[in-house]
Amino acid sequence: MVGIEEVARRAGVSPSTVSRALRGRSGVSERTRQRIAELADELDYSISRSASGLATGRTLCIGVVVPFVWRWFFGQIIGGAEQVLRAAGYDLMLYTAGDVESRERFFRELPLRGRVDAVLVLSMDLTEREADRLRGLDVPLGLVGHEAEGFSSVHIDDRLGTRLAVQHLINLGHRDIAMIQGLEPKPLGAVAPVVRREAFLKTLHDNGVEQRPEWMVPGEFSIAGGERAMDRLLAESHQPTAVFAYADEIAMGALRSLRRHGRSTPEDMSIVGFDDHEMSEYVDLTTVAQPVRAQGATAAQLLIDQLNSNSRASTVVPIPIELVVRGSTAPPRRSAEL
Amino acid sequence: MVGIEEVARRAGVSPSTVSRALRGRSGVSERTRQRIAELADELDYSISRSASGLATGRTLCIGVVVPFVWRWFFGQIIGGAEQVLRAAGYDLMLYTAGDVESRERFFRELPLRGRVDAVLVLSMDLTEREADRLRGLDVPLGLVGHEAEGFSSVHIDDRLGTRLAVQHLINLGHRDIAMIQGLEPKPLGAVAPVVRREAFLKTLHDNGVEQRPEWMVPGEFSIAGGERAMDRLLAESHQPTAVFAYADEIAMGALRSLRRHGRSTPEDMSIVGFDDHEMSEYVDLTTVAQPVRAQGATAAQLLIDQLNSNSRASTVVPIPIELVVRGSTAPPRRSAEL
DNA sequence: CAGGTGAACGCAAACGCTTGCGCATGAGAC
DNA sequence: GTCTCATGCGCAAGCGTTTGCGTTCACCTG
Repeated sequence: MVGIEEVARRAGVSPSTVSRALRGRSGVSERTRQRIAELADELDYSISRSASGLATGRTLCIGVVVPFVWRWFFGQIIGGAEQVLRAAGYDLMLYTAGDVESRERFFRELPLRGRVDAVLVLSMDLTEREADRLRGLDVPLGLVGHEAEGFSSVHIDDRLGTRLAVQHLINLGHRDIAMIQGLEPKPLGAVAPVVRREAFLKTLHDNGVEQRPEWMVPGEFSIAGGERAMDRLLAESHQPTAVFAYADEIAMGALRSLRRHGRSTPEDMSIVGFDDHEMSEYVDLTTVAQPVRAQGATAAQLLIDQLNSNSRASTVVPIPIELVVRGSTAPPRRSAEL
Repeated sequence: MVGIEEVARRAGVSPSTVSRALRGRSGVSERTRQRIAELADELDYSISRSASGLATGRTLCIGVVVPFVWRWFFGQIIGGAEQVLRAAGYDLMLYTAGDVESRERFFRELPLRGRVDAVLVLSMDLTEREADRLRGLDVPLGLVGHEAEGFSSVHIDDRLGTRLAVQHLINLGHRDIAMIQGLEPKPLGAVAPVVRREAFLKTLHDNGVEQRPEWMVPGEFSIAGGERAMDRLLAESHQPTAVFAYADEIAMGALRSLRRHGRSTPEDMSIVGFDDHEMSEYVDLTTVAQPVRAQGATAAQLLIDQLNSNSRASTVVPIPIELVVRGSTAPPRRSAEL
């Protein structure tokens, strides 16, 4: 493993000069810089990040914290962030804190302390204590999904998205509308579930549509969860004509339950999802589309900007969303019968 | 940011002792070790990874290289690896090298050089040059998907999996069988596509089933790719009664194309996929199931073992797979007519 | 009680890079 | 020809840990 000293010796200069040359600092003639660059390349020299990090106090590494890697949503968002970070010369350190235990451990031990120049938190609802732990790291912080003091944040307008979806159903003539929420598992709950729930109820209310408590089913964040939730709805004596699902994956589970029960979509029941999952077009699901990759990329960019400008300022960027109408929604049968 | 020196001063000992105490080395009395541990905790001390890394030559960090983060398959496999690595005290540095350019750059610059204690490559077919670059890092190497000299590897028997799928179709009575391959995009191609292709042809041959070149359609690795591929098949004058798709995502695209063309599955055409994607049960797809998360976890474990035992030995673990028969396959209509 | 032994700890030299400061050297100003 | 000044570079002091080796001291053995 060739070090900076070796390069310096071969180039007939001091290590200082090699360092300056390679980092593009001033104080080196263009000629020697060239020579050193070529030599370094030839010797396959690569700087020791540990040593450099120790000397400069910067690791060129950014910590990304996600609840799961294996959900479509997070894969997308990590992908978006990765691309931007890499382009800016940063490496990406991945931390998952999905279940209660790992999450607690993460915030207790903060394994990224002293390892990263900034932290990007993806779609996790941070408790005040958790946010504080991160602020204590004294590095730029980014957040996707909602806002928090001291974090550069990127998020969509969940209220608006929900309104778009529900209003769409109401406009189609639906009056009996249920919602499958995405509240569980509990302690990982993001803010969005609450916001969407409230926006759902408010939209119904604003339109003078009656709401029934038994039509607000919990539902975990998964296909299976959506399926179970719809099962429960179908077990009710009085059933809705439309369902707003917290997320596309939940909606797909619901669709599946419907099919299993011999109900057809959208004739027997309309379904709207949220996210515009890769598969949603495939299953012909009406949904609220949000640019997931772009959010990861934007959040990463905000962090990079913060690192470059050394600004502490925390910015918020609103992200555009839109309703994508597909085949899973239609007027309720009754209205056709009128 | 409190350093080791501060802790030492407060504890009334030397930095050496603090270091030894915290790393669990011998030569410290249990009493002082306790005291130091408590003090460190109290002061919220956390070791500088850069400094420690510089002094020990170990980073406690493992590089994970994937072509994409946003594919279900890779999310799963990363998740599996992450859990094991974290448990062993390692952090995970994520590198994506999906397109030609980023891949080339990755292997040229090797940004992980000197940053990681080991490298785990997930489902990428490495060229000999690329494998050599990695070997040059002189750290334990792991590989998921196939085998390579110098790598601890974990993979399924692609030949067997393919045979299971195709034999299933043949047993059902199919004689006109097409394959949608997963060959593109080209330069990222894993070995698996080639192996499965060959196994497909061999199984047909072994069963005395005729193969038609026009029924070997390329198909990129995506839903859209599968859809286009099936479109192409349906444009043929003579059409197959069954299709083996390289992956479930491709199969789903195919299913979609069929539906769009008004063909029903499995009556008009049987489909078998590969992977057992999260959604496959939902779309009722017959497929070859492989334990994806487990492969990531196992590969990670192999690396950890290698790091701990300092053994250079490279191990191979065969992973169990099985055919999961669902509703997308049935005897061909003709055989019902006989 | 001398000598030996081992446990517990401190000293100081790495680890490989960065950077403030100082020293030449040559160009230009007067 | 002296003085000034910018340019290009080397010196050496860090950065925060780790660890081999040496020291101290209490305790045990004969």
